[in-house]
Amino acid sequence: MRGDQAARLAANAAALKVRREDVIFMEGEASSRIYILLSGVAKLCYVNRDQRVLVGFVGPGEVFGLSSLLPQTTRPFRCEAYSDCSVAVVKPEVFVDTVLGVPLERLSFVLDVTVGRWWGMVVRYANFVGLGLRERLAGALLELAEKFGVRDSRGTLLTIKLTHADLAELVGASRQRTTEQLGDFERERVIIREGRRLIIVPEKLWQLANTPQAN
Amino acid sequence: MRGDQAARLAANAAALKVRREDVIFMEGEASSRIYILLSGVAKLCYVNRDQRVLVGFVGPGEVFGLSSLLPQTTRPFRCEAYSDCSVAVVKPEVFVDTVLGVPLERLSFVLDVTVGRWWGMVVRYANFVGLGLRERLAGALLELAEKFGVRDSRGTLLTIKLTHADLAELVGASRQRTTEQLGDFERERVIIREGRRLIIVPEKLWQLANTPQAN
DNA sequence: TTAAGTTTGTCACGGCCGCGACCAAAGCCC
DNA sequence: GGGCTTTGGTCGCGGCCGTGACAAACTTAA
Repeated sequence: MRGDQAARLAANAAALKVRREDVIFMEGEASSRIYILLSGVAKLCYVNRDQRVLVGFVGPGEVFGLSSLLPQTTRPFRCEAYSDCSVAVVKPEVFVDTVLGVPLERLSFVLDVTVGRWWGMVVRYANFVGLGLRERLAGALLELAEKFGVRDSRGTLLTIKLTHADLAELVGASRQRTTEQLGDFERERVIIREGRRLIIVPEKLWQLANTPQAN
Repeated sequence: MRGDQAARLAANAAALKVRREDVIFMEGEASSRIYILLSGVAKLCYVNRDQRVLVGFVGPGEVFGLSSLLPQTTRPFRCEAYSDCSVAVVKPEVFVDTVLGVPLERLSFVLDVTVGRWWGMVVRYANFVGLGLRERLAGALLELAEKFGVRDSRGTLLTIKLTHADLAELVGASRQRTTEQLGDFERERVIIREGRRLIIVPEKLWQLANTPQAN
C-alpha cells in the first residue's frame, strides 16, 4: 500500500484494543465496518446451533470484515480475538475511496455480481462442515431451486436436468448414497419426481435440513 | 449494469459458443480472461487426482473466471459447459476499466489483500471435500505453518499456541480424533512437539498429505 | 502447596457412508 | 426392433470417525 494511502486510512480509523476471547463482531450483525489487524491473531468462526466451525485465522496486516463491501449484508461469521489484538476500524466508504478512489456503491455493485459468488461458496462450505449427507443434500437442493427453479403448483420445478452422480459430486458423497437419500426424500414427500425432473417443496425441505433427523 | 457499459463490453468481447461437455477453461491455465455466461448452464469443478468435486453451477447472466482479477493466478478450477452455452469473453483490463473506471493493476492489488482471502478459503474447502481426517489435518497444519511459522533447524515452528480443540474445529473433526491423528503424525516424525508448541516438517507432511495412506 | 479448571491421551461402541457388485430401466444409435 | 451406453436402485462389508467416559498431565488461582 502506498504511504499516503496508509496515512489517510490511519487518520480516518478508530483504534481498537481487544483481549483474548473478546468478540470483534458477531454473526447476524449488519456489516458496517472494515477491520485491519495491526497485531495479534483473530479467528473467524461460523456458529451453527451446536456445531462450531473455525473458518480461518487472521494474522497481522490482514484486512477482514469484508462483507461490508457487499450490498446490505449481515455478518455470516463471528470474529473474536485469539490473542490480544490491536485493530484499526474504518468505514467502508472511506476505505474504498482511499485505496481505489471509487465510491463504495459502485464497487459494491461490481463485487456483488463478480466475487460475490466466492463469498456465497465460502458460506455454503462452512455450513456443510460437520453435517450428514441428508442435510448437505437438502441444502444443495434448496440452493439449486433458488437458482434454477420455477414456481409450480406443487413446489419449485428444477429447470436443469441433473444426474445423481452430479448431485453426489456437488455434495461430496457417493452416487449410491445420494440415490438412496433422494429416495428417502421422495418417500417423505419433500421432493417429487416427474420423469427425470425434480420438483422440490422448499418449505418442507428447509425444515428438514435444519432438524437433527427423524420425521 | 448501465446500458452504455453493457454496450462497451459487448463491443470488446469475443463471442464463444460451446457444446455440452466442452471445456471453457482448464485448471492450471493462466487466468487471462473474464467470462460472462449469456445462455446455458456451466459447471465449475475441482479435480484432485481421482476425486472430482463439483464446486458450483453458473447460470445465465453470471460473471465467472474471476481468478483473472487477482494478480498472477492460475485457474484452480475447471469450467465446462453443462448444457450448450453461449459465452462472452473479455479481457480483465477492459472489464475492470468499463465497469469501474479503474486500471486493472490497481483493483487487482486491492482485491488481493481483501477478498483474496475468500478465494483462498473456497480453494481450501474444495480441496478438503472427500478427504479423510488425516489429509485434512495435514493440509491445515501446512497452511498454518505458512501463515504463522518461522523457520527452525528442525522444521517450521508455529508461533501460535493451538489447542487440539481449535484444530479440530478448523478441520471439522472431533477433538479426540484430532488428538489421535496428531499422535500418529508425531510417531511418524512429521511433527515434533516442544512443550505445547508444534514444529512441523513441511516436506514430509506435504508428501503425506497427498499419498493415499500407509508409511 | 493445594485445589479447581483446562488440556491431552485412550478406549469401546455404534452409526454413517465409501465401495464393489449386480441388475433394472431408460435413452440412443443404427 | 435390437444392441449398447447411461442412469437409477439396492445390498452387504468394512472402515472412518463421532460420542461418552474417564484418567493423567498441565495451568492458574488461591
